[in-house]
Amino acid sequence: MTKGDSEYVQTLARGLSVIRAFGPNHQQQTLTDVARRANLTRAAARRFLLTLKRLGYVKSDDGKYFSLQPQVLNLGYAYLSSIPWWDVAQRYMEEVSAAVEESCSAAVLDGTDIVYVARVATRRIMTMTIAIGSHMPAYVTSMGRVLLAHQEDEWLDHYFAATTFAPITEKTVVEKSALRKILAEVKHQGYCVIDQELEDGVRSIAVPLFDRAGKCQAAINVGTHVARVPKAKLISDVLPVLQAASRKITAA
Amino acid sequence: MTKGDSEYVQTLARGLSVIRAFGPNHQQQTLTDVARRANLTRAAARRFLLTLKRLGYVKSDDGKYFSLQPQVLNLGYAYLSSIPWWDVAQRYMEEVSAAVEESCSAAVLDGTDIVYVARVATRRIMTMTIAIGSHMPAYVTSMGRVLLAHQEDEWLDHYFAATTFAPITEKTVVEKSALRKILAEVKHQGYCVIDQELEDGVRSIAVPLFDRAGKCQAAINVGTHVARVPKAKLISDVLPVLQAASRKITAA
DNA sequence: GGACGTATGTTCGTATAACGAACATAAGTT
DNA sequence: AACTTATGTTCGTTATACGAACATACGTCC
Repeated sequence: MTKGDSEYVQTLARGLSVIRAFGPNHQQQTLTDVARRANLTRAAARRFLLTLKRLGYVKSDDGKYFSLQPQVLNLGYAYLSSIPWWDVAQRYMEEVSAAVEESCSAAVLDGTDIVYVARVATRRIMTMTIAIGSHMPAYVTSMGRVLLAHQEDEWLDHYFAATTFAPITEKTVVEKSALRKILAEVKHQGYCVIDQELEDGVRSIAVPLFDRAGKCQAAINVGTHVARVPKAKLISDVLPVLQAASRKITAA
Repeated sequence: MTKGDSEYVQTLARGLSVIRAFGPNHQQQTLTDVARRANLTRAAARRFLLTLKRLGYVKSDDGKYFSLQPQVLNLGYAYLSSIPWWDVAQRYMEEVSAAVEESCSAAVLDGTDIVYVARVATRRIMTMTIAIGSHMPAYVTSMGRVLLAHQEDEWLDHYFAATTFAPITEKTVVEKSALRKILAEVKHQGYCVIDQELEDGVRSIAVPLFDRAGKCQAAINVGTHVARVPKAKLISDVLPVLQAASRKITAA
């Protein structure tokens, strides 16, 4: 066993793949389903499922179908509660939301996606349901573009080399050089407005959330519908509120 | 090795305890911290941390401090996205929130606690930050009491035998027979109003969310401040909206 | 600079934990 | 009844994971 491998516990990795085998179209599954999706033998999948059941992460009423239990949320919550700025960000985001009467969210990068880590929702803007834990591609969201804009050049080169940019609406910018130009602008102006590139009718503005060392650790945004708030008003009225909130969160 | 033990993968259990070792006061920890909190040897903790790092769940910039990564949220999100009624509940809860102009949440039982699985927050009511994944003791929340009220008698006997009911505010009901009486009333009337038992000034009303088989699978609530909504108005104006939403979610 | 305390990194012999093939059984469908 | 698809169980095997012990690093204190 090589040095690299002796530091890797494949039983843990396999066990976690069992949790990941569940999802929207796989709410409850048979043992054989899980084994297939997690690429395990049936016997191994069975042992993992029974272990997770003993630990309270999985249940099986009839012995045939398995489903995840709410205790799995505690694993994710361990991450949320370990974000140092999470509680204070929530408070200032509530102020933002109240001031501008729109939804306010915070997200961090997770690979090539953003993942929502905080949210104050006034009303639904998008058709998809957004909650803490939801993922969206970074290149097509205002928070994602802010986060991308503040990545190291080397990381960005790798990102652009490895990512396929598919159009989602008629307005989605997918050309790499155009995207790079946008990111440079975002970096320079300190905010990003995105207009109906992820979904028709949806417009949002985001700013970076820096830590005390000046590193961009998250982004916060306000999302609205194009019928409600013109782009110019987003910049003139919403941006100052968002920037003020970001500074307060950093300072807290 | 006995039969029971051969179905239990202790390496997975131990690996998960590493994730659980992180939290609000343990945002970043040394290897030795994690080993201590997870009750592992340093060598084992190190292998698990390096494995979780390889999988993207943990990071360590300086090789000394470890912290959780947003990818951990995906584990919790696997549970949320596997709740069959989650998306449709979110939509109707948004309607409730818009109609009554207060926050609306959904929760399920997780041991003796409730855990929030959906939330539409209009404004802050409580001092503590509530998000998906947040826990609260069931006995002292409206949703918790609804969920307790619909548990099997045997389970309830066990619950009352095993739980200590500490007062949190001056109004917290902690006497077991009084609590049992309240639960019986909640079951009978089909809703629960709770008044400042978890926190001064906080009042909420909750109803059960049944599945199609008539089993109580969650509870939804509206929370408000005592200064804003009298109890009688909660019952006369908010309850019908909440009950209608619950029926629609069940029927969807 | 040395002593001390607290941390991480590494090795490797060991044991047992986990493995999976193979078989038995169960349930549903045709 | 035959077939398909599923779970339950066993147990010989092995390689995975273990942890004690040692080396090294870093920070603090004197």
